[in-house]
Amino acid sequence: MRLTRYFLPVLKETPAEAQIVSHRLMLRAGMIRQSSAGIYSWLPLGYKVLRRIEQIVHEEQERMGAVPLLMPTIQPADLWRESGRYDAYGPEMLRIRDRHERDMLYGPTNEEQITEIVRASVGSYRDLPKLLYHIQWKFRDEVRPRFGVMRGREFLMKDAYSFDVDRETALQSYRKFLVAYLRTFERMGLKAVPMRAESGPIGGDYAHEFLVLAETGESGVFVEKRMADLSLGDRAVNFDDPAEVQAIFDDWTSGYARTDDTHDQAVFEAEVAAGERVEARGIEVGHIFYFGTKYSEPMQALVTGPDGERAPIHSGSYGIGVSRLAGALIEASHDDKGIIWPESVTPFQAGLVNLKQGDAATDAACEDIYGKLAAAGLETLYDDRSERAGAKFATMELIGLPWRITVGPRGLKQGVVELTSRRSGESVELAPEDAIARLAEIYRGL
RNA sequence: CGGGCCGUAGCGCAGUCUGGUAGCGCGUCCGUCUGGGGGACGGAAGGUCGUGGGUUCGAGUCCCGCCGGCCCGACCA
Repeated sequence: MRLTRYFLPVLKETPAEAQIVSHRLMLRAGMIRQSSAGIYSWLPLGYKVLRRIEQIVHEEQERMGAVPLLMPTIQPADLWRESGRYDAYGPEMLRIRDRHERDMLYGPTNEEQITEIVRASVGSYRDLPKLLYHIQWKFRDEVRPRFGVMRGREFLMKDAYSFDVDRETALQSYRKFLVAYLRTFERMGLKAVPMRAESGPIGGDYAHEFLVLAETGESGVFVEKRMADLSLGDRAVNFDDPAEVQAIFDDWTSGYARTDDTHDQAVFEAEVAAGERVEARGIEVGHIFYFGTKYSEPMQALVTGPDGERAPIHSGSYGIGVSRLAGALIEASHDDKGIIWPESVTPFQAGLVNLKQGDAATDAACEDIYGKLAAAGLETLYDDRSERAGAKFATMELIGLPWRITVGPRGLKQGVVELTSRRSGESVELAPEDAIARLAEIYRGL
């Protein structure tokens, strides 16, 4: 993409309303603009990041065996009356009336909707298990939206739902999701720790939250050091092998890891040695629940078992805050110049800086490199503006592309361009072909 | 929902206490010079001062209502 054709309204100064770093940087880098409190437009750069995050979530959900579908944002109130939540949910639910005076609502979540779909078409235990998910906009009319997309009223969420015959198989599904989440967050370059959680208003008796450790996190977290250091790495997981999933699950839930909701200082001190106790802040990016028959019972989602008896389905729900992740990634990876995207979610794989726009040789070299990067499958943001070097560097650093190729007349005379890492700031001088090859290597497999 | 703060040019702000021709920086536009870290000079555009009412000869400034936004706390992906 040529910057002169793109839409990248960057800000030199920080808008007054933005308090935390991710919000400031998302505004300054031209990723988002506020529409009203807690509601944002995603500008091209932000939208690109959102889609990359979504893509990783999709891939990992499908890898674990969950099946994508898409449910509506607007739901009928009657569905929620069946579960009893229409009255229970309170003013956080945005209630709407259509022209026929029917009560509708903008979905804050989709348990009722998916339960309705499943009960209508599933009748036998042979039809189970089923793991279904979608990525859809939600609306929760928070009393106090804040921190940009980290805590918006409208937000994009991946929510998955599991349907099993009994508690034991439902917990197998639950463990699969926990393991899939580990993979998902690691792929984004995030360290997200599963922590025992309260189940909250969605209900249920088994729940974990995934917290990204960051100073600006909204929750206090208390973890055993080794839990925060665990990593799946390149380990392939066979999700169809319950024993393997169980083993990983056990590893990751073996130590003390809780948020301030469930933290118990006495237990923490009894179970964890003094030097191993980590007290930090965290951003909640995922939440998984097993809630049994909480919805299937009142909504009569039943299956006939091998014994011929009809019994309610056992379920869980599994959320990932997709739009929140865009903010969380920035909280976890930035410096005083701007964002530093991990390669896996960067909006462009490379930035190309032309130091002397209008100089025939430099322009030609940039065009050539730009074309070859595209041919190598790398999406590049080419800064072809007639700006001075400083301005171009500042923009690239602000928007956080992990790799930059700098092309100027001085280097070209020596037959080299500069390849710079955003993260380390280090540059190497290489022949253009070598720089392209180096980048292709870095992105191989991502 | 309790407590606090703020709405003045695209962005950041001053002016409000003490009423009297609406300003500064950045950005934007035009021109010239420049060209490896947000460059220099010259010129220009851009404002119903959130909104409605009131007081006054006169309101950005004082009074009242409303709308919007931000922060702290209690709640949530």
